[in-house]
Amino acid sequence: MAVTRTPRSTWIEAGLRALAAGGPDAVRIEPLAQALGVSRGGFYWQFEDRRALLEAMLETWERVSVDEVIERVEGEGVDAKARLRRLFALASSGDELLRIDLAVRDWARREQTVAERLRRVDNRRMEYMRSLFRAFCPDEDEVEVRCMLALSVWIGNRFIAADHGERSRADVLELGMRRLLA
Amino acid sequence: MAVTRTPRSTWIEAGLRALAAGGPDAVRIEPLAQALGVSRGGFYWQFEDRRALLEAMLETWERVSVDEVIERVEGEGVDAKARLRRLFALASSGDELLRIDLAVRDWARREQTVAERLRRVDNRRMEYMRSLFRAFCPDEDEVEVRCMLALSVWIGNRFIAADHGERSRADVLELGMRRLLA
DNA sequence: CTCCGTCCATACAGTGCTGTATGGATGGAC
DNA sequence: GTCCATCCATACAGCACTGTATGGACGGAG
Repeated sequence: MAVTRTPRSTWIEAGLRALAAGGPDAVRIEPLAQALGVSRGGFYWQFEDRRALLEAMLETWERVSVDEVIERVEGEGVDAKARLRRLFALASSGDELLRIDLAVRDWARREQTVAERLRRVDNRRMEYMRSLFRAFCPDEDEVEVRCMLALSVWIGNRFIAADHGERSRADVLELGMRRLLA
Repeated sequence: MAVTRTPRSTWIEAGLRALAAGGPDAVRIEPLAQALGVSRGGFYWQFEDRRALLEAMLETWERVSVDEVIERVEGEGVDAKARLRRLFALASSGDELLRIDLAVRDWARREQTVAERLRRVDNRRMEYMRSLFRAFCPDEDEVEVRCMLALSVWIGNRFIAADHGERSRADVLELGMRRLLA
């Protein structure tokens, strides 16, 4: 057995970086290989074709994008509101993960298989948020609306380019969060 | 003067359709020409190159995406809340415009010039919404938060793939709207 | 040391697009 | 009818990438 200098994981990570930077169309084997300092010869040994890499990227994203976040949030404190604050803070901090997330969302608009995977991810996130909101929010309609608003603002924060006058974006988000946790 | 069989506007419209369907990378002259039943010869007469088309597309989008919507909303009723309802309804109905909007937002994440144009558009929309919310919402912080929430939900509605149990997405949006108009 | 499976480099044909160059068709001005 | 600007078709070279084929390098098994 020879040494694997460029295993699957390396290609997947490079692919996710390219996805975050330029969308699925920017995930091209030749530039990836050049960025990794190798040729495409090794790639086609590990992957069937370009589609296989995209599939593996989504697989990896689904795994780390939900489970690891929930694990980190569950570790902190016990109060539901504290966990929600921690969740929002974590969501705002992880820049690379968020950029991948946005790219996948846009991707899902034109690829059925991607849309189905995104649905699974969003449903798991929503279910977790519901469990947190239910701790202090008795009305189930209120829970659902707050979850939807929270997820929308998380996404909208990066997709919206508007200014807010004297206020900063962080100020507005803080006001919104207090409103959601009231 | 010969007759212009395929004027700039035709190329721009076809380009916007391609943008809505597959993002900026999907806006390619050769397929556009094929879809229009002509060759690329006429295109390079009317446009300098591919960049010029993309620029013209953004120009058109900016013009029709704000002014025409505001005009249509201003035509209906006089009450601020009624106008907001009309605005939300209009935003949910126009499918093609929304798809272009989402594509532009994703595009803006990786192109500086697109980001600046999007900022102008979002600021004009926000300013209009502020004027409507101020009519029944005295606190300026509340106005700002509601504007941000409204815009976020408008975008999130299409980017979020989650289900809502027994409720439909429309139910949740209705609940959210009532919350914003309270 | 030898052999062999693993991993990668190189070369190749094929594809789909870009932008340019050139010629032809069309219809109004005169 | 003639001329000419406008608009489009065709042909061309060039580029970047894909997927495959082939050979070589490397390291563990025997």
